[in-house]
Parts: sequence; C-alpha cells; structure tokens
Amino acid sequence: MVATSPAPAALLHSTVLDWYEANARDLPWRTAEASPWAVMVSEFMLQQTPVKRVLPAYAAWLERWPTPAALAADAAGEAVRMWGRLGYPRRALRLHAAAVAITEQHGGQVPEDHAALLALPGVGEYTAAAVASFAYRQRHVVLDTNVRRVFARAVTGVEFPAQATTAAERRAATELLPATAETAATWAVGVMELGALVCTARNPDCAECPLLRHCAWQAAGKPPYQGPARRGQTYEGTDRQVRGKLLAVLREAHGAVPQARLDAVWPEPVQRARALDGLVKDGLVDPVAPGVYRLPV
DNA sequence: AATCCGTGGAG
DNA sequence: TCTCCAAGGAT
Repeated sequence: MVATSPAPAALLHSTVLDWYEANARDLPWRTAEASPWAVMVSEFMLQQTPVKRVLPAYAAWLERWPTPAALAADAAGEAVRMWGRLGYPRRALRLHAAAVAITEQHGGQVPEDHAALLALPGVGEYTAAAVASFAYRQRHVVLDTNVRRVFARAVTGVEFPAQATTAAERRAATELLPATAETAATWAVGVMELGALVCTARNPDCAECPLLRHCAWQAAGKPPYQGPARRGQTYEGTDRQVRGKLLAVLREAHGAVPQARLDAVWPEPVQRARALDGLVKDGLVDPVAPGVYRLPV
C-alpha cells in the first residue's frame, strides 16, 4: 500500500496564510487600533459565544471601559449587567477580576508573558496563547475548537478531535507552528478562521478549502466520526436555566430585589433555592439582607 | 476526567 | 421541532 506523504509544513503555511489574507473577516479586535485589552475582552466574550452575538457587546463594553483600570474602578455587578445575555456570566465576573489584577499587579497593562496571562482569572491555556499571539504577535500554539477540528481532519484524518485535548494533538500543533513569531501569529488566526468559515463542524465546505489536496480526512474518503457519542447538552429544566432566569431579573433591576421577584421566575422551590445559592456561591449575586438580593458591588 | 456553567441561531 | 454547538475555564 502507498502511504500518502504529508505536505511539507512550509506549503501548508503559505497555503493557509494566502487563504487568510484573501478571506479574513473584518473583525474589530483584529484591527491595528485594537489594544491588548480589547483583544482580551474579545477573547473572554468569544469563549463559547458566537462572533455575531459578541460584536455589539464588545463595542459597548470597550466604549464604557476602554482600559482595565476603567473596568476595575467599577463594580463587579456592573460587569455582570453589561454582559447582558452573552451567556456564562461568570466570565463577566472573571473579566472584572482580571482587570483588577492587571491594574494592581501589572501597572494597568495587559501582561505580555504567557505565564502571567495564564495566572489571570478566567484565562486558561487557550486565552493566554490567544492574547499573547494576537495582541503581542508572539509564537504560541493556539488550540481552540476550530484549530483542533482543522488538524483532526487535515492532519489526523478524522472528522472530529477527541473530547479533550491530547498530548499528541499539542505535539502535532507544535511541530506545525511556523518558526518566526509574526508568521506563527498569523498562522494561528488563519487556521482558526479556516475552521470557522470553511472547515466547519457540520457542513464543511471542502470544495472551497485551500487544504483540500493536503487533507488526510479527504484522502481517507471523509469517514464519519467514530468516537464516543458527544452528549447533547439538555437545557430545559436544568439549574442553568433557573440561574439564567434569576440573574436576568437582577440584571434588569437596578438595586436590590426582594425574594418574591425571584420566586416568580421558577415554580419549584428546591431547585430555585439551589440555583440561587449557586449564584451566591459564585459571587454573581450578593445577599444584602435576608430575602433581599442584588448584583455584587 | 467528568461536570458544571447560558444563550440563541442554523439546519 | 429538535439537535447541535459556538475563539473555554474551573473544579
């Protein structure tokens, strides 16, 4: 049997870089005017929330808080309120906490160092690499869901990557990373963009893919996903739904809210109490007095 | 390592 | 309609 030899890395690099130059979306956090803080804000918002919904929230956020110090000077609850309906509001709390840390420990400047970024609240491996790469043009492996999917297909020859990132995955991504920082940074965002626009999860547009002739999945006849079933996340009736309803009341109210207003959003008292308690434990809700709640100050 | 954590749009 | 899933992080 004839093993298809992988394309030279340099060829993959130029292919993706050329494609990116011609097809990149005009996104505000990619402009030359976007500060590292702006990039960080975009990355927090883009954690599990689609670009289309982030765009208006991103603009409003930076209009109000153009610097970490500006956000840090405001109440955490205001960050939660501004977060609106982006989802996963703990991100708003962590972004506020990150702004405080940046203000107090980094002189108000988003740190450039990957380890320092990683130490910030709400910043994990992906976000640290993304900020260092996109804002500071450093050389880092940026492994998000898009990149993992592109590599799974083009390199490994399977439709979807494993549930959790593997060491082998990270190793392969490291080996493919261009040598120079500036090229690596553009490669990172280019592969992400390819995954977002062409090599999508559901209906990949292989006919338009610049990597078509280099793709191991294509060469293998595009075999369907084999791994364990990816459990669909039910939402109706979960604590998450209840938390969402409770927090929505507090977001839309300015000031404290009596228990009765919260009780009205969910009929089942045990689950309702559990959800509210969870919000308090997470720091998203402040119990100012017995039976009175508000967003944190 | 497996679960939890929101919300809404596309197919 | 209903399922999938979207630039993850923390525990």
